[in-house]
Amino acid sequence: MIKITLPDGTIKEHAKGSSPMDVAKGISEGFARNVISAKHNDTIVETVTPLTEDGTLTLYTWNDKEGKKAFWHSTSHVVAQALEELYPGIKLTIGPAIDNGFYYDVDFGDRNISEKDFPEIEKKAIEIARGKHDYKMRAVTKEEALTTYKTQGNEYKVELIENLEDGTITFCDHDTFTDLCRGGHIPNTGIIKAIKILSVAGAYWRGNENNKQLTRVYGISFPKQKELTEYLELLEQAKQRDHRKLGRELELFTFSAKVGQGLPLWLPKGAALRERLENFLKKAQKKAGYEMVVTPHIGQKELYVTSGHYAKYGEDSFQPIKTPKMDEEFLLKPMNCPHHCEIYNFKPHSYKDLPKRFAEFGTVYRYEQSGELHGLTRVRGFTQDDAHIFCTPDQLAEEFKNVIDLTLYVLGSLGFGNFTAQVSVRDLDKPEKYIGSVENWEKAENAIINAAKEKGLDFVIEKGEAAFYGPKLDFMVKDALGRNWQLGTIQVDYNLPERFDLTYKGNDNELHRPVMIHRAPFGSMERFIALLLEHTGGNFPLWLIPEQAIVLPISEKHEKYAQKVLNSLENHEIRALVDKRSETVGKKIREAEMNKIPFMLIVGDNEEQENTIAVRRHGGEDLGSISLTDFANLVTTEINSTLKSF
RNA sequence: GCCGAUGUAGCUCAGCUGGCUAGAGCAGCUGAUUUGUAAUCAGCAGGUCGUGGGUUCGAGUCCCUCUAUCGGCUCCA
Repeated sequence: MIKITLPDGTIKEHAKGSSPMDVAKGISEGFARNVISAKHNDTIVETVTPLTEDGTLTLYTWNDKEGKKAFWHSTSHVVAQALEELYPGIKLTIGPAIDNGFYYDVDFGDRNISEKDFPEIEKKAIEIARGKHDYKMRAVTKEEALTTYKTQGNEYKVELIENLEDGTITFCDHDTFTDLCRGGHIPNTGIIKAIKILSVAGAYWRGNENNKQLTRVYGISFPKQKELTEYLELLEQAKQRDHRKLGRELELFTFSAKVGQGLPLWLPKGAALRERLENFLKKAQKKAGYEMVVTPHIGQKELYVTSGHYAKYGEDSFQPIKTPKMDEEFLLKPMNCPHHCEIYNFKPHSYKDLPKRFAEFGTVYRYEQSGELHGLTRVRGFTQDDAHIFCTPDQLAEEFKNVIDLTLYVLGSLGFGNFTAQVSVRDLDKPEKYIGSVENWEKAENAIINAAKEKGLDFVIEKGEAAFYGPKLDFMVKDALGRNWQLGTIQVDYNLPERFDLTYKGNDNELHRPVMIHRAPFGSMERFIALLLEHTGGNFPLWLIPEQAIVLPISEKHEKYAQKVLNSLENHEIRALVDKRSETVGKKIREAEMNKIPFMLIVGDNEEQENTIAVRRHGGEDLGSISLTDFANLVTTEINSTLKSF
C-alpha cells in the first residue's frame, strides 16, 4: 500500500501501482470524469501513471491552469498528427502549451501554410480527436529514440534527443502517431471537442536567429464548442481595447508614413493628457527629493563610446550626425544616463551632498527593427520619465526601496494592480553580453533582490533579462491580448560611475565611487499611455481624461445658459465643452457616450429655470438635476478618492 | 531583420471566377428641423483602389518590386 496525501491534507491508502485516476475515482466517480491531469510530488504525471511511492497528489481538471496546460499540450499532438497526415514529409520539432493554447513548430520544407489551410487542418484534427485515442507513454532507450528519428530524417528531434540523458527518454503514442515527449497528457483525445488554428508565424529553431526559421502553428482547443465561441468573442472584445484603435478614435495620437515609422505624433488631447501625467509624477518626485534637469537631444559619439553604449548598439542605431567640421560626429540620444553622469560631474561632490537625484522627461531615439514596431508600445522616438540617483553604497538599499515605493504609487494611482514584478538578472552562461566586474554584478543583483524582498514584493527572477550594464527590477503589465510589456524599471549600476569616473569625497577625505540607480516609474510616456488605454478601454480616471464633462443644450434657446454653465465649470477647473449643434439630445448623448466623456450635463427649460444641470454619467446612470456647486463637489470628491498624494 | 497576412473615401467595409463613368453606412459640408437621456430628414461633396513595374484588347481584381500596417520570431540600452 502507498499513502497518497491530497491537497486538503487528507491521506488515502491505495494499492501500490494505483494511478491518479484510481485515486480520483476513490474520491468520486463524477470528479474522476473531470480529472485530466495530475501532479505527484512536484512531477506532472499521466492520469494512468502507476504510483509506486507515498506522496502528495494534486488532481487537475479543465478549470485548473495545469489542467488546461495538459489539455492544450495534448491537443498539439493531435494537430501534429493532422499536419503529418495532410502534409507528408514535414518535420515536427516541439509543441508545447502556452498561456492561451499551444503551438507546434514545424519544418514544412518548401511548402507554405497559410490561413486558407486552417479549416482543413482543424477538420482533420477534430476527426482524429473524435477517435478517443488513449495517450500512452512509453520509455525508450536513447539509441532507439535516435534511430527512430534518424530514419525519419528529422534532424531537429535528433538534436533534442542528443541532449537528453539515456534512461529519461519517453515517447507518447496515440492512434498511429508517436512523438518524443516528457509527458503531461489528458487521458484520451476524445475530451477535445473544439480545435481552432489561430495563426501561423515564423519562429527560429531553438529561438536562435542564426538557425533555420520554422513555421509555428498556433492553436487553441476546448472541451466544449461553446467555450471556443466564447473565447473567440473575447478576442473580438480585446480588439475594441486596442490602444491603436482608441488612440485614433479619441484623437490622442497618430502616425504618419511621411514622418517615419515608429515616430508618434501627439494630437492636442494626447499632448494634454501626457502633460497631466507628467505633472502628476513631477509632484511626487518633488516630494521624493528629485531635481529636474534638462539635457540636449544629441551628444557626441565619444559620450556613448565612454558609456559603452556605442560598442553595444552603435551599429544598430540611428547613424551619427555629421557636421561641416570633419571628424565631428553626434548621435541622437538613445538614453539619458550619460548626460546625467556629466551633470553629476559638473562639480566635485561630498558624501554630504548625496544622494543626488536628477530627473528629466527625456526624449530618446532608438532604431528598433522594423518588424518590432508596435503602436505606441514599441516606437523609435519616445520620452522616458527618467531619473538617475547617485548615492553612496550605504545609501543604495534605502534609495532603491524608496524608488519601489514611488513606482508602486504610480502604478496604484493609475489602477495597475495586476503587474508582475520581475528581477532581471544576468545569464551566467553568456558573460560576453555584459560589462563590468562579476563582483559588482553580484552586489547589484543582491541589492535588488534584497530590496524587493524587504518591500514584500511578490517577484519572479528572469535570467538573461538584465541590461548590459546592470540588473533591473521591472514592472510588467499585460495588454488587452495578454502580452506582457515592461513599464516601470529600476536598475542598479556600478558600471557607468566607473566609466565616467564619478566620485565623491568621503568623511575619510578619500575619493569614492558613487552607485547609480536608473529608474523610470512609467517606463516611457508612450508605452504607459498605450497600456493605460488598453486597461481602461479609454475610460481614463477622471483627473486624467481629456474632457471631463460635456454640456448638452436641448435646443438653440438653451445655448446661452449652456455657455453660462460652461463658464462656471471652467471656474471650477472642470474640463468641459458644449455641443451646440442642432442635433437631437439623443444624438448628442450617443456621441458623448462614444467619446467616453464621463459626465453629460443636459440643460433645458427646467434646468435653466432652477439653475441646475441634469447629470448623466457615462454608461447611462442618471444623477438627476443638481446645482453646479454640487456637481463640482462630486467631481472633486471623485478625483480625490482616486488620486492620493505621494 | 526574418516568416505569414493585409492595404479600396477621414472611419468601418462591399466590389463574384479581370469587362460600362468604383459602391454603402458613419463622419464632413449645405439646407430644413428646435429636439428631454445611445443615431431627425434631404441634398452635396469626397477615392490617381498603398507605390512602381509587368501580363492582357481591357487590371481595384492576376504576377513581381518597394512601402506601410497586422500576427508571430529575433531584438529591446
